[in-house]
Formats: sequence, structure tokens, C-alpha cells
Amino acid sequence: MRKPTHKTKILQEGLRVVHERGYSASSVRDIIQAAGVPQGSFTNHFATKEAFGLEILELFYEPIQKLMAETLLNDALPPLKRLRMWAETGVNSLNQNNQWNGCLLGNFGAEANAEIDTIQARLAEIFSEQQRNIAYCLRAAVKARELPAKTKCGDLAVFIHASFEGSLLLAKAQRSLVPTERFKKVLFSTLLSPSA
Amino acid sequence: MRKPTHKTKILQEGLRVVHERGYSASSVRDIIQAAGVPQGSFTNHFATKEAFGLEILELFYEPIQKLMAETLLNDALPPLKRLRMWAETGVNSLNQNNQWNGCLLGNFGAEANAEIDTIQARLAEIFSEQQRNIAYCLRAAVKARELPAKTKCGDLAVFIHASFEGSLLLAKAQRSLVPTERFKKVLFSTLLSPSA
DNA sequence: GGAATCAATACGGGTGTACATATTTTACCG
DNA sequence: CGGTAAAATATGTACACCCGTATTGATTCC
Repeated sequence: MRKPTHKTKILQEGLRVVHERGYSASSVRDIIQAAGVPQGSFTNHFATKEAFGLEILELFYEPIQKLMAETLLNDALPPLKRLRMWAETGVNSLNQNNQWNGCLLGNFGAEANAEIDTIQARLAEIFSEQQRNIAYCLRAAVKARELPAKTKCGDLAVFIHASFEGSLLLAKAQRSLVPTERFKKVLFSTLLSPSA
Repeated sequence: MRKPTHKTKILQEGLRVVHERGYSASSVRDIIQAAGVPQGSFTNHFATKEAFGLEILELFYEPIQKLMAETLLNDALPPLKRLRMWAETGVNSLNQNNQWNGCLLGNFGAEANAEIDTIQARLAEIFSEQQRNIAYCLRAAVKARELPAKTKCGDLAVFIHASFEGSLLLAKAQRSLVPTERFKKVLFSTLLSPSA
């Protein structure tokens, strides 16, 4: 079977377009035009636009999973250092090139739209997985006595996740690095300081 | 000039529809149908859909401003108590009736869409105002010795704002009260505990 | 009477998707 | 190996419908 190079192009450029302009606001024609392929290629490789959305969601999530494996779940490193690496690398990779498109996961989550229900369902899974991984790292920090024993790791993990996504959302809306910078700063100076 | 009752209906029902389904995903016909008015009324009262979007943004923001005036800015009450009232009332009012539509402000912010640039600009102003009000309350808390003197109120205010919006976003995506509940819990048990 | 609101319909263009056909690659069989 | 059928991909166009907005005229109230 030949490698479908057009499908790859549609996914790569389509991910970029949707990330920049939003899912509903990106038409199929916008996407195939950005990819430089004829219109038929879209129908050919994706049954519906929603199926395409699911695939770019996975494409976007892949490097995030990789990052989490290398940081949050990497027991070879000190837990709080892992958390810091995760937060900084995650924020920086989404805020580079003076673009403030936020996190595609958060953007998808905000576009309610009952017609993209399968995307919402997958998104909920992804969010849960991220929260589990943060909680895993926090528990490791408690075990390593980097955080107090009374720390409610499950609660704190969801809180950190919300702060992370929220700061990216504000950075996008306010077109500024300030929200994400202050997220990193407060996270480690207050919430995760060894004395907390 | 007769009171334009149809305009009011369009704004009220349109706000609901856009909050539920998102701005791009809500067509003008969806909106006027929900309002039970003929199509011409929309063109009549709103030059463009974007102008309508700006008006429902203000409509949505009104009670939020009122809440902030009664809590964050209300010097008659103890600062941390004000902050708690603000957070709890704000979260509860958006999560009622088993609906998880998130915060309209955050939803708008996530819908990038260069075509709604005036909405994005107004949104940035609103976010800044919210952050200023949170910071004001935090400084009052420091003055009242409810928070340590070294507290970086400006930084913390943006962080809290991000956590607030982020938790509403996660609650919507995961269709669960957990994110907002944990936001409130961690906010006051860790971040704003008198010993922090 | 004049201005604002109400109301119905129309317009040009964009939407997601379907379809028919051509081209290329893979798989199987002698 | 070589040849061919099946399958997958490429491509252009068409369809039915929805989009935001415009236009025109009737109605209502100050």
C-alpha cells in the first residue's frame, strides 16, 4: 500500500489551520487549500470533517504524550524537577513564534457544539490522562519528601491542569506571555515550594 | 421610540444559544428561531453578527461586574471572605442546571477567528479588568494581614484568574463538577490559606 | 408625519459531502 | 519472475443546503 502523502499533508496543514482559526471557522476548502491538494483528497481520506478533527486531535496529542513520558512519568528524575520541565516545555512549545493560539485541546473543549460529540468524548479521556499523570508525579514528590505528606495529590493535579489550560487560554485572548509566565512563576514559588 | 422587545429577545435567547453551542456554530437563523422572531429583526437591530456578539458579551459581563463590585471590591467585608464569595458564586452561577457550558468569556477567547477581532479586543479588556479586581482584593488581604506581606498580588491575581477560567473549561469538557470543585478547594486550602 | 420597529423574501457565495473516473501501488498466481 | 486483478489513492466536479446580509415595504408609536 502506497503511503498516502496527501493525507499526511492534510493532517499537518489542517492541524495548523484549525489551531490558528478554530475548528468551526476552518472550512474543508481552507484546509485542502493550505495543504495544496485537491478537494477530492479530503473526502477520500476522511469520511467526515469530524473524523478529520479526531485525527488532528491525536496528532496534536502525540508530542504531549511523549513529553509527559519523559517528564511527569520519568522516575529517573526528581519529581518536582520533572513537573517543572513539563510545565515549562509545554507552555513554551505552545507559545513560540509569537503565536498565541492556545492549546488545541482547550480550544476544542471550548467549542461546545454537540455535533462534534465524539471529539468531546476523546478530549475528556485525554484530559483525564493528563490529570492522572500530574497526580502520579505529585505522589512521587510526596514520597521523595519534596512535598508535604498531607498534600492532596488528586485535587492538586486537577487544579494545576486547570491553571495550565487557563493560562494558555488567557495568553491567547490577551495576546501576551504574561498569563503563562505568571502561571509558571506562581506554580513553583507558592503551590509547589518545598515548604508548601 | 418604542422599546424594541424583539431585540431584547434576540439578545437573551441568542446569549443562551451561543453559550450552549458556541459562536461560530450558532447561525443567525438558529438565534432568531430560538428568540421566536422573524429573520428581518436580526438585520434590523444588528449591523452584523459580530455586532450582535459584542452585545451579548456585554450582556453576559454585566452580572459578573455586579458580582465583582459586591465581593472583590466591597471593602466592607474581610478580603479573603470576599474572594471566596466571588469564586463560589461565580463558579456556581455557571455550573447550575446540570449544564456545563463553561464561561462565555473563556469560550469566546478560545474561538480564535480573526474575523471576530473586535470581540477579542473587548475580551482582553474584560480579562484585564477582572485581574485588576482580583489583585485589588488580594492587596486588601495583605493589608488586613490575611495574607503574608511578601505576596505578589499581581502575579497571583492572574494565576487565580487562569485557574478559574481553566477549571470552568475542564468542567465543560469533562462534563463534571470535579474541576471547579477542586479549584475552590485547592484555592482556599493551599493558595490562600492564612499560612501561605 | 417621521422615525423606529416589524416582517417577508431574495441574493450571492460558502458549506460539508457525494460521485465518477483516472492513476498508481500492492498482492496474488502462473 | 512477469502479469494481472484488486485495492487504494488522486482528482475534478456536482449537489443540496446553509450562511450572513440586503432589500423592500408594512406597521406602530411619539
